[in-house]
Amino acid sequence: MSEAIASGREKGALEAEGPPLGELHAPLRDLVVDRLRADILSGRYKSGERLVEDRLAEGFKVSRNPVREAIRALAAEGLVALTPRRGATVAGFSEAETREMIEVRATLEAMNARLAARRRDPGMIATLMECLNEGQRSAGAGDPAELVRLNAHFHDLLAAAGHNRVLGDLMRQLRERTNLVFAPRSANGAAQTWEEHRAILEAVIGGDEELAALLASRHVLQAGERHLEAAAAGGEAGALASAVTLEAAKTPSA
Amino acid sequence: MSEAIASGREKGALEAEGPPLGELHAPLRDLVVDRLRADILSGRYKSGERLVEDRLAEGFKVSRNPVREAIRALAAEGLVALTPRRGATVAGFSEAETREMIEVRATLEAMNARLAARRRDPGMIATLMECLNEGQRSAGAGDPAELVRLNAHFHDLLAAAGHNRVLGDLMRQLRERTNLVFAPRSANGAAQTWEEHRAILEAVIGGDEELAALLASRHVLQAGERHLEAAAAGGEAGALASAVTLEAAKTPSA
DNA sequence: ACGATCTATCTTGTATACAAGATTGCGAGG
DNA sequence: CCTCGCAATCTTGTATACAAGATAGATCGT
Repeated sequence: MSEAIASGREKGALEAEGPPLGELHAPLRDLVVDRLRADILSGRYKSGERLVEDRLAEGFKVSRNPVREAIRALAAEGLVALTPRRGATVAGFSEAETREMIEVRATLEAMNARLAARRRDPGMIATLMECLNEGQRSAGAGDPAELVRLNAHFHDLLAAAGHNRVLGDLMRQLRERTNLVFAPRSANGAAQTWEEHRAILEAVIGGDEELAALLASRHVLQAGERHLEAAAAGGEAGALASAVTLEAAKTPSA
Repeated sequence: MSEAIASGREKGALEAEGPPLGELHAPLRDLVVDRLRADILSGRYKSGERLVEDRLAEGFKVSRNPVREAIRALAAEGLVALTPRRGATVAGFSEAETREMIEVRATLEAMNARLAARRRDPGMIATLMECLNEGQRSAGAGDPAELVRLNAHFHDLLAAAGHNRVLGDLMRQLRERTNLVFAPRSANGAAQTWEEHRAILEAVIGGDEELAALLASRHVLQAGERHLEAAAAGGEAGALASAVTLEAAKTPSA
């Protein structure tokens, strides 16, 4: 994905660092995607609410085309549901679907924690420590939005520490979807959440793959339980089926 | 997602079965998506080849718009790579990325096999047996395309047996991406592949979650090894890092 | 002959237009 | 009073148009 730079020249000192410059000049569609996603995740649009292309286009002062493409992109991420000739709505998930997402997420987070523990990238770990401290500080008396942001950041960093982009992308998608479901009561048990983050990070630092995987998996499953119980206030909140994923085959990494 | 039907009426016998009828009348975009995906997966377009909207539109005898949206959809699936103002190309993956995909896929297939073994859905198992027999028959002397189709079918059925849609979707995506990478030598070791399928299915039927997960994981990793070795003919094909995922925490299912 | 610049062409990104499908509300008939 | 049918309106799906960015080739200078 990045061989274009090393083409004909032999100088080398001319190469610009940083990301491919062209990607900074974002198309309208991408701006719309970001705004829409933020609006959806922040709860500005409720689950099930219709997303009419014309209205949004007018709101953003662009034509329908970028909006249309943005909606399709968000549908691919799972945040928007499309119905053939009926248009788009903000995605809503049944309790069963939510459980499915959480189970998969738990498995993937476990795998990632295992990889992170295996690599023990020092730089990443340092950054993670910073994030952890900030998070635990905010856990006591922070505003919900900031907590959500820090939580996302921690998980993104942990994903980076796992050094598997494919895995990281999948985890982010699933995290956003579950966050969408749990948005209403998002500040649920922040203190415990960050205590679990700390434990996971310690296991990663210690290189204990098994423990890191176990803790990461539990972290997701327990948070899911908390939210599902809160959601179905008087209802039945059965245990999540854990198809998780400990005591790995110890095939060594590259 | 389906409460519109149970609205005012009390009859009940009027309800039509089967999928929402409207979904059968597919928009042009979806037709284009299917054709394009098939063309890409069949190797008709090679990795890295440019996908110019105008040409495709002319080829399909539609306007650029449906084509454009189809390309974006396939990009979301990971089969097409987009570069901001440069257009779309058929996705190509580095060896590292390929390994990442395979590792994740192995983990997910293991999880799914575990779930399938836990449920032991009799209907699904019957259908899987049929597919297995057909596959083993074709393994000896079938054409490559048919083998690919049967392989996809088996994995789809196994996914259905796991009863986790989210998981199934992710697995299908990853399978298609890896198939894209391995398309050139797709008929690699068909006999062994179907032998492994048989073993997995037996473990599922026996309700042996651990074994099913182990076999499914190995199935993916070994197939990956075979293909990677074949690809880097004289090169270094290191072992895939298995972040997999056996000996699960036995949290019971719903 | 080599290299740089400029131009012609190709492609994407965005906007606008139009047709067909879906929704809603109203009015006629029972 | 309720139901059915029709029509007006709203939305999506598709096509076309145009502007700006990217690419490649030709021209000119040395």
